[in-house]
Amino acid sequence: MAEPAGIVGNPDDPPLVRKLRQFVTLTPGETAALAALGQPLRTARARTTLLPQGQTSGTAVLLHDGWAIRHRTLVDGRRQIIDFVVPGDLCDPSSFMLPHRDFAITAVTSVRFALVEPADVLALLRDSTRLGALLWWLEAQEEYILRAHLVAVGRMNALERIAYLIWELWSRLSAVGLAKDNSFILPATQDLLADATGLSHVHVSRTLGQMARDGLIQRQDHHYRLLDLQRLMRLAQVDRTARRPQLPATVREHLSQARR
Amino acid sequence: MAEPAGIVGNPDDPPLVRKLRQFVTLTPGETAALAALGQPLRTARARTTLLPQGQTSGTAVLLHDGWAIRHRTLVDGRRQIIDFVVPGDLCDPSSFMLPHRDFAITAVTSVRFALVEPADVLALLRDSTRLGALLWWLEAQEEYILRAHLVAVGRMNALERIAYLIWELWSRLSAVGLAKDNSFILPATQDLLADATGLSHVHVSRTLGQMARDGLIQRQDHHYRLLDLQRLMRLAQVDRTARRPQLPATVREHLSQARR
DNA sequence: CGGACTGTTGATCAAGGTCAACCTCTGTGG
DNA sequence: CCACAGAGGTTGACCTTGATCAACAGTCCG
Repeated sequence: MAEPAGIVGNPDDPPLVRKLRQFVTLTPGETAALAALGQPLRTARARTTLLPQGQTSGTAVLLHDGWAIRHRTLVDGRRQIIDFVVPGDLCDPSSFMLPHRDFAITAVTSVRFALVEPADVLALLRDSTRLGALLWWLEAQEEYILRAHLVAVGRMNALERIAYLIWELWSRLSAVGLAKDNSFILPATQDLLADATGLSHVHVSRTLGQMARDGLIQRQDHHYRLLDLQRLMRLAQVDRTARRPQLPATVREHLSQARR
Repeated sequence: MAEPAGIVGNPDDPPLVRKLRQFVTLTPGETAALAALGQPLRTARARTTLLPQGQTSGTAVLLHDGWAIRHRTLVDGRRQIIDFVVPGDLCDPSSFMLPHRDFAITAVTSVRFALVEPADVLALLRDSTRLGALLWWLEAQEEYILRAHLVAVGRMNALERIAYLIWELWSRLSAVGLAKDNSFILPATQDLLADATGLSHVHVSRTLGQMARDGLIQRQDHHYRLLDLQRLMRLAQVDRTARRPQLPATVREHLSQARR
């Protein structure tokens, strides 16, 4: 089967299943349980808020299609984007572990998604420690991205932050087969990039222009192409500690021993 | 028993057990399993690196006593503190879910701690979905703190960031009984506060001075007292979505049904 | 006594924010 | 078919926040 690197399995499977299958063989029961999480499928238009901030309920969102953001808005309107949500992201499995949601989830493009209730995930945990470990692993990846984001926003300048953001998104999309040939579609306004990086939209515009003039990237509309991946990664200080997700051997062993 | 609010149980129990007992009743078996995680107890002097950055192993740290930081250092020496680690923190249970550690753990004071091996935690997960859910909940809290930290660093000014940091630390220490009467000991140099907030140590000094002059806080050496908690929380934009940790009812129910 | 470490304060500087003008593109209603 | 409005983006002018550099003071410790 000729598939994009790392992508295995039936394209009719929901993106979460396809994502996990890259790393582990799922039993039919597990596949069914995961697929059931994604029902019923809902749709929303761009800019719709899927889940508001400050709500007490613990519903999570499983994104099938499109882009969304997790963000927090301060009382005076300043906004920080926590991260971007792309297809296959369960966003976030642990949210119902806390009494209040401290952020909102908003669609960037039109999206297809499912609402996941706490009981569904808790039942999954109770019935399969294997799936529990996998969900935990997804959670660990999310936290990993969050840490890198914090480092970028806290200690990097505008050029480095934007280089990092572009690399991160390219890298995440590559991992699910949504980036071809060093280029990808980033359906976010510069306003959104600003809120993600902690900059102003004006400065994002200037910096992107600079990057294009320097031959780092090329862009038209929302299509970005990475012209010099090495330099981009050096700018973003991406090293061997920041790579495509990978299931550690110890966890792989554990999964093969666990009851299914 | 007259105990500080929220603190229950035998002071001889390891701090992780005491922390969890605030929220759930542990069986003797669970207590023993958790206590076993904390063995053997090691000690390290201030400024010692407990676990370096970039290592491939997945060992985690369970802190019993003292303060530590999780931080990432860039190639040119710029450093971002991810968060502070206080007694009872399992830091972090998910680290062995990723192939490389992207941050270092360094003692701030002299510390007592245990190294936790992946196999130990994975065995815990396999044997008790209850403990698995609790560990996941701790993880969710960690991520919650991380998100708030990102918002502060990305979208708040120096005064607000430092107000937030002080509130966060006070609030976490209160939750484990280490802050009495609106005051606490913060054994961090201003250099560390700078690396946590993404500021320079000079500006941290100025801002802390300002806060003291404004009657927000009082400090001598590393002893901080919050003089106007309301104003501090307003500055830090701490609202009902940012409160003392709490186990949601759905999770509590789940735990009571799960096999022990 | 001298040096290292921490914190404070002043002087100067620069990265990036703010404000504003303007341009293009797209959709809309007369 | 055109006028207009609104969103997104770019660029210039100016300003503010906080960084940098430097001097100095207090404390601890060999």
